Amino acid sequence: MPADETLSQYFSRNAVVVARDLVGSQFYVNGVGGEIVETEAYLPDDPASHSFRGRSERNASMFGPPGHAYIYRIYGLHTCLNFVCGKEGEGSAVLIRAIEPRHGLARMFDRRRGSDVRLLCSGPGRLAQALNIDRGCDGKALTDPSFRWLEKIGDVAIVAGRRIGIKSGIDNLWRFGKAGSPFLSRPF
DNA sequence: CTATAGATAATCT
DNA sequence: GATTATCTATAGG
Repeated sequence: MPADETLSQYFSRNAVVVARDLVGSQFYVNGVGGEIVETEAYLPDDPASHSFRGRSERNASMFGPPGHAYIYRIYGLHTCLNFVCGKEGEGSAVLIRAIEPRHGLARMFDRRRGSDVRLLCSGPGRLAQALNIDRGCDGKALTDPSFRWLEKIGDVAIVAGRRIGIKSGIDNLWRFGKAGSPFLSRPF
């Protein structure tokens, strides 16, 4: 089976399942990145999801094929990275909230100006800045040459909790993290 | 620890 | 036209 088909199948599962599974996998943009340690799932029937009110210009790629990036600007100044999940047209995605830096540390420090290592990728906006992700990457497939995504190898202890920064759907424990990681955006 | 400024696009009234 | 939004940095207690 071709590699990109495996990837497509991986992401076509339910977003909550994928979000949990993504913790421990690795993601790089032009060689810069590391291990994903924190994610959140967003579903179409979830009032906190951008897709809840249907398709729009902004969230169009969230309704695109799974295994693609959905990138948007929030609060006017921060960029967030999501991976589209579920079936094409459904409107599910996983927000990548934190990465443990592994490669390209020098470039991350450059882009983020003298931060602590722990603060390089500990938060959706920080991670996007450190990996140099912008709206130009919106809708790109994860098989794009500029990206590299490596499935988790072995087992990782996962913790779950409430998602951050939302006002509805707060009873769903759809935030997932690597247990004990010092690179989480916030403790669970 | 809490409070709040910061800049912009989508959504609401 | 006003408000909100999957947030971060920084100032103050």
